[in-house]
Amino acid sequence: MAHEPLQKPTASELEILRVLWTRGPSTVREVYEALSEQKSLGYTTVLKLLQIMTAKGTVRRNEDQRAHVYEACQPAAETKRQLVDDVLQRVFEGSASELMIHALEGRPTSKKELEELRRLLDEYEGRKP
Amino acid sequence: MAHEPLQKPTASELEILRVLWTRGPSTVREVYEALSEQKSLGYTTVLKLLQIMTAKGTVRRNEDQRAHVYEACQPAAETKRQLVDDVLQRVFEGSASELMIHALEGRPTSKKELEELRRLLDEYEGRKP
DNA sequence: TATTGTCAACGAAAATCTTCGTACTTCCCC
DNA sequence: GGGGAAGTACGAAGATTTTCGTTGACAATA
Repeated sequence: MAHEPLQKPTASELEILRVLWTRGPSTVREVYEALSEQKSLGYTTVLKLLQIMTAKGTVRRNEDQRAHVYEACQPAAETKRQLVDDVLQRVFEGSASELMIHALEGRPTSKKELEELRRLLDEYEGRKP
Repeated sequence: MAHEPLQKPTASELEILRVLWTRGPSTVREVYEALSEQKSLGYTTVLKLLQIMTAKGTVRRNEDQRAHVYEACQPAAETKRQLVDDVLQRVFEGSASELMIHALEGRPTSKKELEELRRLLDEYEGRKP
């Protein structure tokens, strides 16, 4: 019943994952309240989503308490990597620089951000010479 | 009836757009044959998709010939920018370097690719000092 | 112990996306 | 001018995703 080849989270699932990533293990109500600040949606909607995600193996839950506590199965970085890889393949044929071009064009990038990007390249290049 | 705030193309729509981007204006059959090389699907499936995309304003068609000729309304770069911006916001809270980190981690990046990335940064920085 | 509030489970409606069968039209050529 | 090949239009089935309403369990408390 375990799912090794995890599938890409849907848009709604991602919203929930982001809450779990920032809050850490959370109850339905906690996730619900975090999401409520951004958009209007029902409590049972969040509950159902978390139940579905549990079935898919995206999250796991601790049922010790009456209010179950959910947490992501994969570390955030892993899921993010998976998501970016998906667009990389589907939109840019695997070319990181193509992706980069369009990411930078998208909206004004601060000098600080550019420096950070440069630092990243240095770091990455240093790691795999 | 015109749609200014164009919506994000779906997965299937993107596959079709990619064919139109590389081939230029094409008939249903041409798109169908290009896609057939990657996956199995029916001719009318492609036709229907293109009809839907026409209704959405994603593509336009020339009906002069019996076999209508379709082409993307937006330039490829614009749609790509839109797609990458979408993940940038939904996954990385707008941080280009966060996106970059995970793009590089995804799969081995060649030295050539890294150089290209660095060149991009130089170019971009030079353009907006 | 009756009342009120919180919770999980379930099912199902609604919306969206994907896929194709069927029907009708047009064109070609034998 | 009849038959087949190639086209579009239409509708609809299936799959997936999103959203809740309702129900019944449990718990705190008045």
